[in-house]
Amino acid sequence: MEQTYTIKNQGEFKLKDIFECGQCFRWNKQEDESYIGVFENNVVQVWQEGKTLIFEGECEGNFQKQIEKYFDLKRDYKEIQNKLAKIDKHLKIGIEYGKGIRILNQDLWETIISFIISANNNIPRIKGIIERLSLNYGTKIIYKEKEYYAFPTAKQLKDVSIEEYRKLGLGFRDKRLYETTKMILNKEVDIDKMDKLSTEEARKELLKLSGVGPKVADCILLFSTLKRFDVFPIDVWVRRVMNDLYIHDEDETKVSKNKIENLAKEKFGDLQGMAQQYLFYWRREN
DNA sequence: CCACAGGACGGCT
DNA sequence: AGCCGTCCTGTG
Repeated sequence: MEQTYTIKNQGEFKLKDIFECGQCFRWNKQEDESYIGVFENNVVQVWQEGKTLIFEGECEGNFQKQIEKYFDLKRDYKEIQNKLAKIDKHLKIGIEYGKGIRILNQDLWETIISFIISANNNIPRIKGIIERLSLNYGTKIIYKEKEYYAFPTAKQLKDVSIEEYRKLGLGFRDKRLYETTKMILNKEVDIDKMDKLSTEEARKELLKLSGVGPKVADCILLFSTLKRFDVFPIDVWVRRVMNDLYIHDEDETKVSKNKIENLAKEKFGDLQGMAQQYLFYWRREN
């Protein structure tokens, strides 16, 4: 069912910041500057006209509720930004640059698989792989006469072989995807109960999955519906920006993960995940 | 053709 | 515990 939802006076919301800060892989910019993406079983097109935000999409159920949840609209980002901006000038600059960011509430299963694919990989290729996985195994959705595909469920991937993944361009991640799907289906790791766990416990569970290391686990905790801000995913860009701003080692690759983790915890506390996003996004784009 | 970019993992100290 | 080679593909 095609539905629309409009929000007026959303001055801080910026589509580019949301969709291009590295948290999601299924949103594509259109020629008219709108973005079209797929989440859950919805296809959504979103654009801005001044301070008005317009969401339009193919959606079963309550469209407004789903948009509010996915785009994290109920959270007071201004308050978070004010707290972080007080910490130092670097954060202040990062926040000024990426003030339109919202951290999406993405489906946990989809986030797990997406970030396993992200390992040792770049964004265009990750997007291509996820697109092909959805096209081959996901459920078709029609929006404005065009075909889109939902991210495949664990059940839909149940009988897919390692060889088939390899053909879709997964590379050495083929086996990891195969094994993790099995572990989730047989509840060796129960992702339905994960939101009840503490951040440390949930992280420990995620690390049991094949292809999930510390960085991928933290991305899942931050970018999925688990929505934990007390994590600090460290990739090469975060290492770079933390060294440039705070550590000043001549060789950033030699700075230990532990040192960065401790520094993040000490400086940013329970909001370290948000701080990571602003610093990461600012450093990547500048 | 080669160099490089991007995390997990397993084998080695 | 930390270090390092390997895994695969796209880009310059």
